[in-house]
Amino acid sequence: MDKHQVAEILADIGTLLELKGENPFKTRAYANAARTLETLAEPLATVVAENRLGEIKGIGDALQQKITELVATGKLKYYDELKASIPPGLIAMLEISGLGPKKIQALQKNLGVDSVEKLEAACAADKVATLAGFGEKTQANLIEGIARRRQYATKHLLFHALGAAEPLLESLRDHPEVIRCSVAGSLRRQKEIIGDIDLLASSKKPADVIEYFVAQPGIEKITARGETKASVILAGGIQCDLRVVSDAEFPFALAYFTGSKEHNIVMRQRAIARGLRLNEYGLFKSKEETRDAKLLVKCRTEEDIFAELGLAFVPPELREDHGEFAAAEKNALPRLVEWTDLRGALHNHSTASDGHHTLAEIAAHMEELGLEYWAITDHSKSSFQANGLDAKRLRAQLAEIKKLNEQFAANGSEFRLLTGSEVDILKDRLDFDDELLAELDVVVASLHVPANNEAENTKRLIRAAENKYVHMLGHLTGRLLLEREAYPVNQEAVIDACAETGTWIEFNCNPRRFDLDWRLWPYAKSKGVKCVINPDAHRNAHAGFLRFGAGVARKGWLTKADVINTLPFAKLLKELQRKRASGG
DNA sequence: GCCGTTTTCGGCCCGACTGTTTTCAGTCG
Repeated sequence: MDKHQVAEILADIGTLLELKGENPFKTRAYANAARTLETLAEPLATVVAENRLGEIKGIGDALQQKITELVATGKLKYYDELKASIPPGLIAMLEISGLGPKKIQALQKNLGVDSVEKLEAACAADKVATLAGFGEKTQANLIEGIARRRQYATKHLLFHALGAAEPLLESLRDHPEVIRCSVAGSLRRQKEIIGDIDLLASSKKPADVIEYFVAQPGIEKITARGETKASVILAGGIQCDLRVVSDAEFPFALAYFTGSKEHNIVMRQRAIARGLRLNEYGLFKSKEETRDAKLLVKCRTEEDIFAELGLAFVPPELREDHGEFAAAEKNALPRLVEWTDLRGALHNHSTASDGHHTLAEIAAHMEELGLEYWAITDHSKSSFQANGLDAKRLRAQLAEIKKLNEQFAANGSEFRLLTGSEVDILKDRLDFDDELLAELDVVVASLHVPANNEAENTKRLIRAAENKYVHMLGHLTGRLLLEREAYPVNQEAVIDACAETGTWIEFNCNPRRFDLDWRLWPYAKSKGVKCVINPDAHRNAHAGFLRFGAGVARKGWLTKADVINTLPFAKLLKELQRKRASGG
């Protein structure tokens, strides 16, 4: 069993214990251990074999035993028994807003409700409202929560959430009583999947701002509304929370609501270690929890707060408790890549395969955006569903690109299209022979028809990396966020092969992909593998994905130097030659 | 279940809001 499978089981145990009403710190211990394993930089089997599990923070005797049992046997008696003791329907009930472990337990014990369906029936029969601790209002909310869970996903893609948040933020900026405002939460941290939108504003008249906010267009329902906080559901089902604080409190609230939860816990602990107290209202010279302004350590910005706690400013994208504290203590945080560092892209499509714009339209648009280069990498012939090109059509495209580039040169423009292919990785070979690949500026190799077998997929990808004409591997796992799971593949092994062969790995920044996952980039980087941030554009508007791509790439600790398409054109051409010249 | 410059036991981040209560438990972030 690998670390991802073990982590999934530990996280599952955490949820099951929560449903049992176990000590919340115990459930958290399991959740933390799961998260720690996910980000382990080496194979779990090695750590277990060398008896080094105990060296990992947050893994004590009990977890060591359980992890060892899982790695060795692929099973865990404790887990099986725990699972058998809890009706599976309870886990789904936890997803209903307003229902937590305590209420679920009460429902099960008193009404025998152990599934969403039974809960719905109990509500319809008016039984829930009669329970102690429940009432008419709770019952109505549960009915609505069940309906909403059915109608809407509770998770949203980054670009959908950002699209919904930006108009609201603009409106808040316009309000005369708003002093500062910002997005916070997972959106500010550029998570690829967003649960809800968190907005924060500072004002001398919070109630006015709340009133203004809940009257904004596009709000379908107000679910909570107080003096300083409101929650609404936006069209499309995204929940959006606004908090309003005083301007003195703003930097503290911004840090607090940006999270992550794990990052915040460490921040508070650092404050406590210094005899201070940190909460969303301030950093206080106090051993006790307080809001006493006389004890406040004044901070104008988040930078000030980090400085007070002995840390360099941690960019929001890194606030996941994935090593940012150790680096910030030593002032060794990397300067992260910015989307304006990107000078072009190396994986894109045209009408020749399944894109929506012609070469001329694409070139004109990308030049207009101020980009320096744009590779056309249409599908190869085996991707017939995407109208993949055969050798003859591809060679005709090369001639057309050459002509367009001559026109740019004649007009004094430095913009260039690059020729290329997103060549299919077939069962036993690539879709084009080396002779044709050698004629292309850029070769992206992608697995579009994976096997249902990890070893087989891993082998195919490694073989593609070993081809000296393949510059990079495209969308490494094939996942579609919220739609389709990754195909089975040993990503670390593929990364190792790319490191050995000098093959780059794409960070596909189509917002449904964000593949290779940001959690794996620090590993790839440690091996010296370079990243290419590619929009995989099928329309000109998809050039905008580069912005999301850089945002999520920052979560992977990537710097400008780690990303190939930050290079100016002349240097890029040199890099494109490097692997071929070295013989692969 | 984990952990230790106050600690091998007793903490573990904590405030806002809702709904049910009539002073607070549960949920959420």
